[in-house]
Amino acid sequence: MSLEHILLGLLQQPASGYDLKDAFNETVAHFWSAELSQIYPTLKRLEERELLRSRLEPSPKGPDRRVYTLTGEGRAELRRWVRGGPVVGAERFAYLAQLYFMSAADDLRETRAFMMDLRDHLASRLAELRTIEGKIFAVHGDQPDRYSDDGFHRFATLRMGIDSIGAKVTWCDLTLAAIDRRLAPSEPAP
Amino acid sequence: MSLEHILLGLLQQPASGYDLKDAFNETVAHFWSAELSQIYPTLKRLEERELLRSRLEPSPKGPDRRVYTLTGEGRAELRRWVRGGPVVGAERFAYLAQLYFMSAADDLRETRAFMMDLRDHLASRLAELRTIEGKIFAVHGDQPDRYSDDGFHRFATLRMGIDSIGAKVTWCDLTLAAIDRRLAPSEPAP
DNA sequence: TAGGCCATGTAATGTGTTACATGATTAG
DNA sequence: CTAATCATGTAACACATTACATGGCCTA
Repeated sequence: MSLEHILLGLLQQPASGYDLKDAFNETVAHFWSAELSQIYPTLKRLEERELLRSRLEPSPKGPDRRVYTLTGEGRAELRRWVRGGPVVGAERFAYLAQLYFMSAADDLRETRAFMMDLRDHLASRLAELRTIEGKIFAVHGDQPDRYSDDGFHRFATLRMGIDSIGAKVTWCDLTLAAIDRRLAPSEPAP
Repeated sequence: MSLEHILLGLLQQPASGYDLKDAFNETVAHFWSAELSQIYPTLKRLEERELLRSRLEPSPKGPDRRVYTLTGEGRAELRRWVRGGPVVGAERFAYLAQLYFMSAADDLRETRAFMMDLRDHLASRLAELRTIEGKIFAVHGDQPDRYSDDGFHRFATLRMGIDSIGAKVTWCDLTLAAIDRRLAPSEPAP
């Protein structure tokens, strides 16, 4: 399961479930997400399997925190996972399914509205990723060849997001242009 | 649920569960997939809700076929779905998660092997999509502006697949080049 | 006659979301 | 005082995969 391995990956430093939820949002949010209600039982299971260990710590605010630490076995399992070759699953894009059947709406202006909406979504996600990229450049410079191994890998995943969403935004624009040609009245003969 | 709506969309012509599995592979496979064991109960549920109706038909080979047909309500529900604005969920890419934590493998040659493997996967999916595109061009010509509305929408989804996977393949190549620069011995001073 | 395709389905399990439940501390 | 944030968890439900079960027909 990917979530289990992602939690192992994030636990290079000890952290609580609550911390990990934040770490999710700050680091892997653009290719994975998880709710607290899923994180807590998953951590418990990982501890039962002795890939993690936990201790209770008093918290300055709120109830005690259960802080998890990676065990040797946990580190080994993370290693196995990353070395196991790419896990390529069948990705699901609900919005493409909608577009595929959009002629059922029987009005191309519906498609136009749909594509504008989609473009907005994608463009704002792209902007977020570019902001993260800007921050990385500001801190580590704009030459990834000089990054640490850790930084290099993280930058590479970010880059894939930027490139592939960038391609999708361009596709939205081209598709919108094609829709407008279809909607325009045909050229009158001279 | 997307699967329900996709089944409604595919049922422009009456079909059995078995047929629909094939239709999946032939049409929407690059952005959605489903197993027969999921399709059968879903069709049953849609019939209970009167979005579909079914009748048993003798089959030339094998057991009787349960053939489903779209009802008026089913058609209306499909329409509602496509008109409801793009459903953009958080997409999950397990292989990006692996890459993100790949420095845990402690050997950049592992990353290299991983990226080669990934590139192969993506390139072969891209090739499949281009083959489909070639077939469409052969039948309907290479000017999508002249396609029927139906054909236009279908071509647009195909195009997104080609563009976004194309961008990913390019990203693989650039990342592999960067890895090779890192692996190469540093240039000796003159 | 063995294996593949046609054809339907159930059961068990895995994975993920939403809603619910509880309660302390702190900033406005 | 009210809302947000900190902090943990359970329960119900939704969605998807894998394995199991059955059996006829056709081709190599």
